[in-house]
Amino acid sequence: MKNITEKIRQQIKDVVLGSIHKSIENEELPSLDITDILIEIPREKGYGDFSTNVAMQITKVAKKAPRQVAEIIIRNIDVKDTYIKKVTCAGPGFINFTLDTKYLYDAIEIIKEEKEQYGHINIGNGKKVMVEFVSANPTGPLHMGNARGGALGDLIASVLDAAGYDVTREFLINDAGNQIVKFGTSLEARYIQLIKGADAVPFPQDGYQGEDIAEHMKDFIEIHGDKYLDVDSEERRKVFVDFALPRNLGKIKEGLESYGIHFDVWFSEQTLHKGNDVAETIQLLKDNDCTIENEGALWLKGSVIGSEKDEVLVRNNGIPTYFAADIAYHRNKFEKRGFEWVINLWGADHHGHVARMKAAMTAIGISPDKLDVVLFQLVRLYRNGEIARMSKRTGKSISLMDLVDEVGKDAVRFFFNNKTSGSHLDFDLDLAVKQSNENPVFYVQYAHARICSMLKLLESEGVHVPSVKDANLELLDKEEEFELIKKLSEYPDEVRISAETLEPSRLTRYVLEVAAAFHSFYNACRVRGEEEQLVKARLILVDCTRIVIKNVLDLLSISAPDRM
RNA sequence: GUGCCCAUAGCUCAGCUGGAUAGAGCAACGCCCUUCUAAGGCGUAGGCCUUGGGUUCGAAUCCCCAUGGGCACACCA
Repeated sequence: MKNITEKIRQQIKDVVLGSIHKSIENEELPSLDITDILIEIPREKGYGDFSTNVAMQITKVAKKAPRQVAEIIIRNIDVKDTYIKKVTCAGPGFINFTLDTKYLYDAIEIIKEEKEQYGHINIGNGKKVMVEFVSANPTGPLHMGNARGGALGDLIASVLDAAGYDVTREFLINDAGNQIVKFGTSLEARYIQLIKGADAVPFPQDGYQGEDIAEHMKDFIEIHGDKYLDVDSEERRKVFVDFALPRNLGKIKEGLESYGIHFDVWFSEQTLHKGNDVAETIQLLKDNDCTIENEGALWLKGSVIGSEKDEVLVRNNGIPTYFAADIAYHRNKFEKRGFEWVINLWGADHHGHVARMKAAMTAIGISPDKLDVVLFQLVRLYRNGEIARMSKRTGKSISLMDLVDEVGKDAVRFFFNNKTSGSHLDFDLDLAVKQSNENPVFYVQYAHARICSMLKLLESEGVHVPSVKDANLELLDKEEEFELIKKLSEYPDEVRISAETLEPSRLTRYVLEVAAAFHSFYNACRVRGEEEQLVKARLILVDCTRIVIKNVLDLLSISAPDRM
């Protein structure tokens, strides 16, 4: 649970704040109030290892030019007992810090010590958080939206877990409401058509056209025959749904498992209706004077949700809307199950629902700050430079399973997490299957395989990765070695930022950088055949690289092959 | 019509709560395998950060306007 970058940041903060206070005492700076400062890693190596812009930020209250402020801070700074070796003033007033390379050797020790735990931090303090994602419509197969939401949601959950939260992954089964009714009428129509011919009954206009509907009924007929032809419509639709829905769910579960996603909870929407959740929530809204009756329906007042329009909660046929159920669902998450933080992943087409949902939460007395909705843009697939809609294999619209079959789980998970959730994602099917340097997944996996085969070869010659205390890490002093260690040392910080921003796509980019730093190192520095002490030190570095790449890929649920 | 998101190299994208000369990868071009995996490395070239205003010591980043894309506005979920 050690984070060297965090430690250094703290050191810099302490010495800078100390210096500012001292400068105030000296009356070199006027009295001013400052508690936190920004520490960043400069892009340019020439600017040192870390830098702060604090001098420019307090320039106004200090009533001095930024460079002048910076010089005062530097003059009064005390870097005793820190990693800081050199402090300089540069540019418009940046204060740059150059560190003793000892911090890099300490970083290596931490990696070797924590191994597969390296990168786990504790900013969550065991806080109970639910990540609800995919929650696909169970009336059909998983589509591209589910695929992206799945990859993203699972990674967010993994990151939060690594950041010290108590994470629950949840899938909401939408097994209530209109889409189930439509599912039933669609199944019913196909059932009759299959037995009595395509013209026997018209297919419902808004029904599900997919062939899977007919396939369910073909299988059903094989087992039960035509005995449901004479059964009451409502009753047999229920039978059909009860037959087909579990089959779909089974396929969804299977598909998600092969995609590397495992849910802790499969939550049935029906239980909200069957239990008291929906009724209680509606009553609560009524009690809070948030509702109004009109045209035989019950509405949530627009004023409550900051809208000009009221929203229907209970239809004039007495059936609650999805919105009502969703409010109840969120009340259930927080109040009945005690989650302190909930993250929902929704396709961008649901963005209009976010403000409504948060406002509704306020209306039932739950702070909307406890809910985060991560919206992700939808996906377009490309093949041969054109938008691809159909699966090569099945000829039907491309499902998650088709995608995984065509390009493999690793590529899919990598590609979907390589871009920020807010950006539209064009998925290049040709690129994803290419086993070449054009394909970033293979670049990373290759680095890992290269390391493993290297370690294996040396091992076969009796050279093993030593423990840190048996090696002299200070022999690692080449530029490429420093760059690699620096990259490795940043990993806990990457996890922290990913967790704080709920934007973990930076991790795929990070692991690419690690791989690149390793490949550079590999070309510049040999291990095998070097002098014994140097071999030891470099072996440790190589092993640390292996650990970090493996840890990131594990988080991403992408395999880290030993050889390729 | 109202609202939300997006616009950065030829292509796909980064750019953290405003900061130093705007960064990667791919594609292009030129080098590097008698030595641990060349699925690799090193280098070159490539930019009016969509237009126009504003705030600031300082803007790709914040605000407004325009343009061009995507999406949402149901007694659907």
